Amino acid sequence: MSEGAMSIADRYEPAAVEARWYPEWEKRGYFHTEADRPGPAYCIVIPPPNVTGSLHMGHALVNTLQDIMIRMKRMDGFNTLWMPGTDHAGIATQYMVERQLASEGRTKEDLGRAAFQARVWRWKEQYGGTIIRQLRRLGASCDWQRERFTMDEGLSRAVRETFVRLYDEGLIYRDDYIVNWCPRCQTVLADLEVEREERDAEFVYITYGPLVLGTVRPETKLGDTGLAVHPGDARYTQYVGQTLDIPSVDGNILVKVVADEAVDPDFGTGVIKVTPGHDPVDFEIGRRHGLPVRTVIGFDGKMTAAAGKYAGLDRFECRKKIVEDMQALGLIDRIEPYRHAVGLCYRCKTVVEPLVSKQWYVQVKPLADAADAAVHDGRITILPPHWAKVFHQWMENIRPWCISRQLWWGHRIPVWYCDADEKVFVSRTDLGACPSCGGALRQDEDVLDTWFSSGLWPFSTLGWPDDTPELRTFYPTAVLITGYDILLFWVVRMAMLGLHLVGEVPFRDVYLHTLVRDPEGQKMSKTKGNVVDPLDLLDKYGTDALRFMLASMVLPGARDIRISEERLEGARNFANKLWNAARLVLSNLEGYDPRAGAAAADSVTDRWIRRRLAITVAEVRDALERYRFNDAASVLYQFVWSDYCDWYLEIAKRSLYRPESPAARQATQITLVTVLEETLRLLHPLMPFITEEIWQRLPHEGDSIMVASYPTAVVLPTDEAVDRFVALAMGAVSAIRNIRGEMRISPGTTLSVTIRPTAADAAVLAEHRTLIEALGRAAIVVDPAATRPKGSALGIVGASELFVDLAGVIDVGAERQRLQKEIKRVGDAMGFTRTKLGRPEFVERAPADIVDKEREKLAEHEALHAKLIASLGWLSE
RNA sequence: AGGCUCGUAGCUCAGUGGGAGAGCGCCUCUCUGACGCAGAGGAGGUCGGCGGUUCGAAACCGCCCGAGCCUACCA
Repeated sequence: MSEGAMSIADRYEPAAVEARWYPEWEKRGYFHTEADRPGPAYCIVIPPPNVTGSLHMGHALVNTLQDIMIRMKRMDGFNTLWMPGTDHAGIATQYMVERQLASEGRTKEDLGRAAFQARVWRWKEQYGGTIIRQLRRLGASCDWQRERFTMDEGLSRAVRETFVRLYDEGLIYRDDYIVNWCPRCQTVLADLEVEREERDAEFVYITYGPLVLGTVRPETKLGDTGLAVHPGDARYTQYVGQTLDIPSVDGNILVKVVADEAVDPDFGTGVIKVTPGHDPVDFEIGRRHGLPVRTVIGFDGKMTAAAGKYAGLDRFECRKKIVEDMQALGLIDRIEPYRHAVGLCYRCKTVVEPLVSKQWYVQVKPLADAADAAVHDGRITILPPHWAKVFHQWMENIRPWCISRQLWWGHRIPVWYCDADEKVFVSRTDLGACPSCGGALRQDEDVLDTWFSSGLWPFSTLGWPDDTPELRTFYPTAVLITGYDILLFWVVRMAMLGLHLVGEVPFRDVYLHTLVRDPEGQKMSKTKGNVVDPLDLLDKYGTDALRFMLASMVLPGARDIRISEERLEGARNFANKLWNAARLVLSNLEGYDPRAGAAAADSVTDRWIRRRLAITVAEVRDALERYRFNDAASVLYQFVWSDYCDWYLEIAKRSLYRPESPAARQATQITLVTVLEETLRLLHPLMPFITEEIWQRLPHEGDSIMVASYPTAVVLPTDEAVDRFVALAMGAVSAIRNIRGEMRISPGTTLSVTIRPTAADAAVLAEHRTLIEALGRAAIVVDPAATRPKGSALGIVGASELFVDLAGVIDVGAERQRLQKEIKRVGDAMGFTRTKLGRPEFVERAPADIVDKEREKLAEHEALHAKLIASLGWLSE
């Protein structure tokens, strides 16, 4: 196996490795599972990306995290299912296809509903698979055989079932209510779909007969059906209940003055105009006081016939015009600059128009209460915990959910109207004729909010409403991993609907990751031009590097992560480091024999690296269980780079190149291979490709690292020999290197070193003399009776002293400086500890073990300090 | 308006009750038979400010300053 090893490239080349292994894994069926496979179930449903989407950094992150958990659990013997799929994304997709049509000079109306839908489906077949292909490049081990789409047959059935059930329970109803209307998208928007943005505006004070009031929307004056003041406002009590006949832009109008708590007497003049047709607050006031609704702005954003001479004008042009007209008529008292928040459509950023229209709603309050309770009592755990507060707040103040949308792409509302007998039918199946009169039926024109179907995702993808083996096995799912930005859109809906419809929470844990930003902390957006395409990064640095970088940056916290190519370079370098470590191992396997090696006793260095690995395994497992991806990554990084490469490989080279005996060489080979092999398994969930590639080249058991076992944490009994080795042998190497560095001596120079050990340290230092010589590049004499040679630098190892002979080379000034610095450092620490121990309250009240530790520390410092002072004196002679 | 989060080395960030850490950058030395995408050494911090709790605070509490996010019907 060594012949091949020599031909391995000295840099890790990800492209070929990734192209080879992913199809192989998929072909062998490693991603797929069945409900009846052995092992406890572990299921994650993917947050379904929009079919319109292509992979961005957010996807790269969320899917890397899911894949890490899935791969870890799969290796750990769980029956693991990662359910993939895409979302039809109503508005987004329709918008996309409409734009395509526009480029052909056509509108969706030209095509008609059926042809337009067919066109969208065609678009979906053509482009909808993009993101799914890209997820494969990420290494995502989804069960692609089970891929779903929110508008496929099964999920459509789940949607209808849900609608009918909720309707039958009286939780779905239709209402004339004021809604957020997007004049561009021609659809209603849920409150959550309206974005707020601060904008400068004019605050126009208008004279209403004897009263003056301020408004930012003078054009809605035409829809005024009343004026309102606060009930306790003494200035205006005389007008309450009166109907005023006042001059306006189009002759006189009649407005009733009402008293309502919603009015803030301290804002403006304390009087407001009530426009129930175009303002949510006014709508409520109007309902309370029986004021009529007058719609003066239409669904197209233009003034309606009810606006009289302004009919047909755009609402913003009308605003200008009406102010001019009022000014001419002397109806404007004054105009002040004003800054306030306007509502924008989350899709197209058009200013939303509040309008009264008939829409379908879900009364979600009872469902919200149940979901709220599930989080309170721990059936659902939200991480990081502070998001639970946001969740509760939302649930406590939840309002009816408007679910109808005036789109053509989506789940059409399963409601049919009979015009003959004015009956309404809600049905699981399509209805042809009126069940009561046999007359013609027409189906509701609207479709459902996209989130209505994605809210069913965790169970609809498992076969609900049927009682399938998948549903029984994999529901509730283990964890939902998603960004905090869709907590309220998506997570709350799944929690509510899952509990209500299936009777059990949809997921045990919700892990909300932070968002990905550019290196300056800016949100990535196409308009800013700061979008980083993960595919470019995958090409440039490799999938494993990107995954490792993302994992190392994400932790359950509040801070968004900033990706940068420098961080990515670090991850790529790490992959390369691992690659080269493997090259070293692979090229030194002549004579490798696991049985012969097993007979040989482990050396202390072998025991040391195994202990370090055992600790690393425990830490990585713990970190992943707690979704501390950054901890897992940094622990692995540290182990591979510092422990395995910097120390162990350097130590192992001695017995590889100049072995004391063939058995010692074989024992080292065994450790090299087995530790590396286990490390690869531990690292595999984070870096699937490189670990598989190396693992296949190493001596191993099994077909693939993907289906090998995940390393198990073991607690090893204490090993004093290892502890002494670390403190003395490794300590001596560090001390020599430290002096070399400080004295600026070339690494090529072999140093002459005398070690004067204490009685306790003598044997260990003598035992590891050659190792210290090799790693410290020194010729060493261990002599308990040694005297410090003239012109030498002093190093401290444990309680022993180490003299580096620098006669002729030494820079006495530099050495003296170094010593003085060291003395100061130790002295400061000593002083601090002494002061602490000198305070009676510390000794009396601190825990005994802490006090003991402080005493030991002080003793050590004092001894060291004395030694250093003596040494300085010697140097000055 | 309410709520949440953050302020630690030049930069990006870990650390949440017992003497400040990582990566990158910087400085010095090395071309050593896995790797220069490398090796060895080093410099650099009154942990935003002020109070409090504690034997002990970067960490816990309060206030202030600064940055950001979410939710909200102040026209």
